Amino acid sequence: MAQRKASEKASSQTLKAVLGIRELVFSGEVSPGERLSEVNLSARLGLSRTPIRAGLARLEQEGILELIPSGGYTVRSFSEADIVDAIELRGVLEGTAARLAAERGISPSRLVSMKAILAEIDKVVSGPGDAFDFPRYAEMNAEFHDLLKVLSGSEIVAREIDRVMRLPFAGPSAFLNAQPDIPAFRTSLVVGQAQHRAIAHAIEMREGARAEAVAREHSRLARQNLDFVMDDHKLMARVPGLMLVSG
Amino acid sequence: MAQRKASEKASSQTLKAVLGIRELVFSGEVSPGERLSEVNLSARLGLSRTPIRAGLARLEQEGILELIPSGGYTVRSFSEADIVDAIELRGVLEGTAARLAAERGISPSRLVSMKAILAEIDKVVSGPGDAFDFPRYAEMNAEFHDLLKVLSGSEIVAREIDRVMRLPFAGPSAFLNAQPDIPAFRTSLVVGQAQHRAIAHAIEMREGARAEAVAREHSRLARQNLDFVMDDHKLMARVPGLMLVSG
DNA sequence: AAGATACGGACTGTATACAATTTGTACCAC
DNA sequence: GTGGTACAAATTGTATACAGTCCGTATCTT
Repeated sequence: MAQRKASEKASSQTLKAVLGIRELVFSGEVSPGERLSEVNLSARLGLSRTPIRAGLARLEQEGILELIPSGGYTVRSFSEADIVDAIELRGVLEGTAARLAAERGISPSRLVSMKAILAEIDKVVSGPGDAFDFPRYAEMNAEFHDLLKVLSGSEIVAREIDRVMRLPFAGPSAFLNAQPDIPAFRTSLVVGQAQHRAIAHAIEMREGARAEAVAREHSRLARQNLDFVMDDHKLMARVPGLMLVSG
Repeated sequence: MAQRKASEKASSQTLKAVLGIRELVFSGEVSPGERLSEVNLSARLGLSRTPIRAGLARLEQEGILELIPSGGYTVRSFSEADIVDAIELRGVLEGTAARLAAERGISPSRLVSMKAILAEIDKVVSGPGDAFDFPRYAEMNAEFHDLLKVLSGSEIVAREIDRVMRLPFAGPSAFLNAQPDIPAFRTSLVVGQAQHRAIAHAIEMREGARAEAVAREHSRLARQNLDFVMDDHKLMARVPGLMLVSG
């Protein structure tokens, strides 16, 4: 997967630090509120303090760490309200991307790309019910949302979308792995794909308001899934980063 | 002015580096596209390389620097389209803040604060025309927008608003110092204040859609001012950070 | 003369040493 | 027993030294 963001440092050690600390945080090996000692991380990740420090500073900017006034960092703890807000924000920003794409128009080749992605998702969604290819769906879904971001035509908007999506529980595919065998969830994928098509059609027809409204509503599927998952602690563990949620 | 953001490092040297480099960039002492050498900055700001490095990394995250694949940073050059998008984005985010405030409700004490600020702005706007207190207007205008951000009730939304506002030309008071003696500009302040009141009223009445729409439209004043200023190079120089605009 | 290659300088990335501040603990006074 | 103070350990902030990489230049070869 072309997961690596362009803004990631190419530098090997610093990159290892960022990835390593992220992993420690999202896997739950370090708890929310816990203080992260540089020497400790240094030992655990096999790096010197310098790249660790760079990584910490960066992850603080990303919003998953909090800096202590007296120095050092702690793991930020997210409330359920924070996740709701992050999803809401993603909806707003993707809505803006869709509206801008519609208002300013997109190139024919990109329209073709978009339709190709939609066709691929259709194949997965309308396939045989018992052999549902979840990874494939997640992949194509991510690609649709990636393309939508690009279609905005705005570097600045795209960058903010990237930022919000870096919070793992805010992404469009955050809850995909949580509930593969629940019928209601399967249905929501069909609804989601219908919304994808509506967004695409609105962009093609230059209907900015519709594109924005549908894209925003589309994000509510994630919130719906969130509500569902939060009722079942066993499901929560399957959503990456959802263990950061506390008070 | 309570300008210092909470997320600013308290550390003295690193803070000096961030502020110093920002100043170099926005004052135009270093040109867009120019490579920033760590040793050079080190000498110019009288700091060692370590805090310089931390500052550079941070300013890259903020979006005013770009990192070179082979290493090092350059000053990012913004197009006029970028500024338009940044203003648009601020409108979208402040619109969201206003809508959330309306939908979720705000405390009576904050409602009082908001009305107090509006009254202060009224005093300035409806004062004697020849002795217009621009700094005071800028101060209270900033306070209104700051409060709006807080009223969203969402840490996550507030943080993103802060981010966008850190681009100096995207802020609500960016163009205030550019054109103090132009009649049309004076008028726009009256219109802006009317929009402030409409936003406040919509929030009080729990009219989310109206609050969002007006707040979004409110940002268009900045775009209007941008168009005006861009026609006059002498005015451009008076807007902080607007010299970063090139291709 | 033109191109390629090797060398040199400059710069960034990383590690480590040092200094200053903070935090935890133990002991003492009341 | 409680509060405070002083000391010690640990941790962060900063500086500097070292290593590796990239870029430009000059020389050599064809």
